[in-house]
Parts: sequence; C-alpha cells; structure tokens
Amino acid sequence: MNSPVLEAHLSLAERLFLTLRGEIVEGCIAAGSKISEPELARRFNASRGSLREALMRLESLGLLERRVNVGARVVELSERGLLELYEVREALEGMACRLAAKARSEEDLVALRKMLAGHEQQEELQAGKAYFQPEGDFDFHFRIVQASKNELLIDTLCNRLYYRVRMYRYQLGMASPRAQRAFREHSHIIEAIEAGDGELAELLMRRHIRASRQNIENKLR
Amino acid sequence: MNSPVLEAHLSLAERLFLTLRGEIVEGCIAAGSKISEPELARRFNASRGSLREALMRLESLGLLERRVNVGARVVELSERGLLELYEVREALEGMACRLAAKARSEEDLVALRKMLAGHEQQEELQAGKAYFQPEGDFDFHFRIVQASKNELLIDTLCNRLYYRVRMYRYQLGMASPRAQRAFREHSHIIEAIEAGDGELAELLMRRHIRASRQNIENKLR
DNA sequence: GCGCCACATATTGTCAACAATCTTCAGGGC
DNA sequence: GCCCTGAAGATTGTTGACAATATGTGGCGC
Repeated sequence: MNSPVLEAHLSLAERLFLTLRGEIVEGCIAAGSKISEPELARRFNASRGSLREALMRLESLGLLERRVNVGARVVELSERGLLELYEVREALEGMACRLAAKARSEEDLVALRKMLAGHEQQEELQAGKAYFQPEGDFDFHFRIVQASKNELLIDTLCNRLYYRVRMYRYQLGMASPRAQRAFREHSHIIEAIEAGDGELAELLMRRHIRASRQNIENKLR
Repeated sequence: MNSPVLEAHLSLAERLFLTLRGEIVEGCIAAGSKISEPELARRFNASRGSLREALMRLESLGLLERRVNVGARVVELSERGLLELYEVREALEGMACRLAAKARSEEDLVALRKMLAGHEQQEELQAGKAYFQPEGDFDFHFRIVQASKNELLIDTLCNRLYYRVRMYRYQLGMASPRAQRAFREHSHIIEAIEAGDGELAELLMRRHIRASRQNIENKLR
C-alpha cells in the first residue's frame, strides 16, 4: 500500500490525521460514532495533545463534529448531505472546466488524453460493468480540477470535498451503473476543454454531475 | 462592539481564534508576517497549547499557513488570490441563487425584500457615493447564501471564503465605485428568486460577481 | 573574498498532570 | 410511578516542562 503514514518527516499529529482520515472514509470508524480521546490516544501510543491536533484537522475537513466539553463525533451520512455535496460539486467542477478550457496548458491536455486512453483499455469498462478509477492522480475529476490552475478551487475540492465524496462512495457502496455513458461524457468534456470552449465544458460537466446525482437519488428510493 | 469574544461559554481557544481572526482580517496582524507562538501566548495570557488550537483553526480557514517545524505565517494577499476568490464565488453564489429560487421560502423572501428596502434608504447610496452593507445578517450576499438552504454551501461561503473576502476588502480598501449599479443588480437578482426562476437568478449573480471582479482588475492596474 | 560547516539560540512538536465541565446513576420527594 | 436533586465518575480543556528541529552566526578552509 505504501501508505503516506510511514513518511518520517511528517509530524506525529499529521500521521494520526492521515490514518484516522482513512479509517473514517472507509468506515472502519463508523459514521455517527463517538470519538474517545483517551481511547484513541492509547491505541496509537500517542499523547492526547497530538491526537487532538489530528481531530481538529478532521473537523475542519468536515469529517467529524466537535462540541465544547462534549467531544467529537464522526459525521452522519444522510441523503440530504449527499445531495448538498453534489450541488456544490456541480457548481465548482463546472467552473473548473471553464477555467481549464481557458488555461489550456499543453501539459494538462496531454495528461488528460492519456488518462482517458488508459480508462478505455479497462476490461471492466468494456464489459459495461464498472468504471473504476484509481483514486488520486488518475481520477478524471481530480485531474480536471488540477487543470483549472485555481489554487483555491483545487484546495476546496481535492482537500476538502472529495474526502466526503469518497466516504459516501465507500459506505453507501455506489458503483457507477452508468459506466459506459459516464466514460462518453468524460470524453466530450475533455474535447470541449481541448477546443478551448469553456462555456460548453462547464455545461457538460454540470450535466454530468447532475446525471450522477439523479442516478443516486433514484437508487436511494 | 459587543464582541462575541466576551461570551463566557466559549472555550479559551475559541475566543483566541475569534480575536485573532478579526486582527488578521483587519490587518492589525500584517499579511505575510510570521506568527510567534510564545509571543502571542504571552500577549493573551494563555498557554501555547490553547493558542496552537486557535492557530490550527485559522489555518483551516486559509488565513494562516503552517509548516512543520517552521511555524505559521499570515497568508499573503495577491492579485491572483483575489481573482481566484472571485472565480470560486461566481460558481458558488451562482448556485446559491439557483437553489434559493428553488426553495423560495416565504420567510427568506420577506427578509430579502426588507433588506433591499433598507439599503435603498441609505443616503450614501442615493448620493451615488458608496453602497455600505453592514457585515453579517444584513449583507446581501450573506442572506442569499443562507436562503439556498444548502448547509455545505453556506458553510463553505460564510464560514470560509467570506473572511478572506473581508480581508481583501479591509486591506486593499476597495469601496465599491459601482454603488447604484450594484444595487440595481441586487434588485434584479432578488426579483428572479421571487419569480422562482433559478436559471436567471444564477446567471444574474454570476454576471454581478464577474462585473465586481473586472472592476477590481481595472483598479489594480 | 566567497562558500561551507559547526555551534548556539530560539522555535516548534510532544508529553503527562491538573482543572473544569459534562454525563450517569442512585436516592429521595411529590 | 415519575421527576427532580446531587454526588461519583469519566471526559474534555488547559497548562507548563521536556525533546526535537530549524534558524542565524561565527569561524575556518579554499
């Protein structure tokens, strides 16, 4: 796995933060459950101080909620929360497309094309079963956002919202049943960016995310 | 001033956070300057632990940048940063308008109309000099965002981005020279929301923010 | 004169103990 | 039987001291 948790130059608090973030996202620490500072500190052989720093960072990510003199709880997952997430993504990733089309860095265009070609090779996608995208650098949405060159936008989406998206994906287990269609939509978005048509790229991305959201809404009923 | 800093039920760390946030926004602590933990702790008669908690919260607001074993610095203000802020606002507040038009709560509509009527009374606005909006509940953008009813959107804008906006406003001292025009734009946006026309409301808000941004761009050259 | 290395200083990261607050549960009163 | 009161227990908030790391300065070699 080569987890970043092992990197030595990180502070203890940061390693705790990364570990706990993973466990919350994947559901090892259940959504809605209470966090006991002394218990977790013992588990990681760390002091409460370092652990508290990690908890505060998790709070600012929106992964847990703290109340003074009461303590921390992992956030609850709700249909409403998921819908809100998609509404915000629609706005921000739409803008990311518009900006990426305006910036049109040759480097990013090459990377986007390459990524798409890689996805096309996947046998799962060809079979129409799933459209698996390894998290991180190779994820379509992640790369588009990076290409926007807007640091604030990148930080908001990649370092804040995407962890919540991943949390919903893991725990509500939503494999995309729109595999081939989603892939085609991705292609069209990249084409619009290549053409420098920011308006179209934004429109397509917003429609793409809205379709995802409606798909989930239908599934939840 | 009746500062919230005096509230007793808040933790010490939270009061430090609120105080420091104000000083950074208003420039009492200069942009780009280094933060000395021992110095600040002495100044507030607090321990470094509590102060560090406040600093971490400021970091998650994007007002401070911390590096391990080096310390914290107040963020630099840059033209690029300001532009990025406006691009993100355009996307998010546009969406907020769309959602507010969809929700159309009678309570919010009344409040919006009332606020606008209040603004119209201002003599500065009538003289075409300035369009002053007290921060917080009576600010136009703040109220629109609240009316979106999307908690994630509200949190992102009101508890995160707006402090950076205020920081730029204070320190680059940008009083709107578009006073009467901005007021008219606000009116039209509210009309669109009242009519339940989310698409139009979004379009008008995006155009409104883009005009603000271009106005600032011109001023900075 | 310029650049590199070692040391001293100051700052940050981490820890364990103390104080304040909330929660729980038992007892008594109505 | 139900609700309120109050003390015990546990949890969180806060503090000051110790350890690890970076910064700045002086001296040495080239």
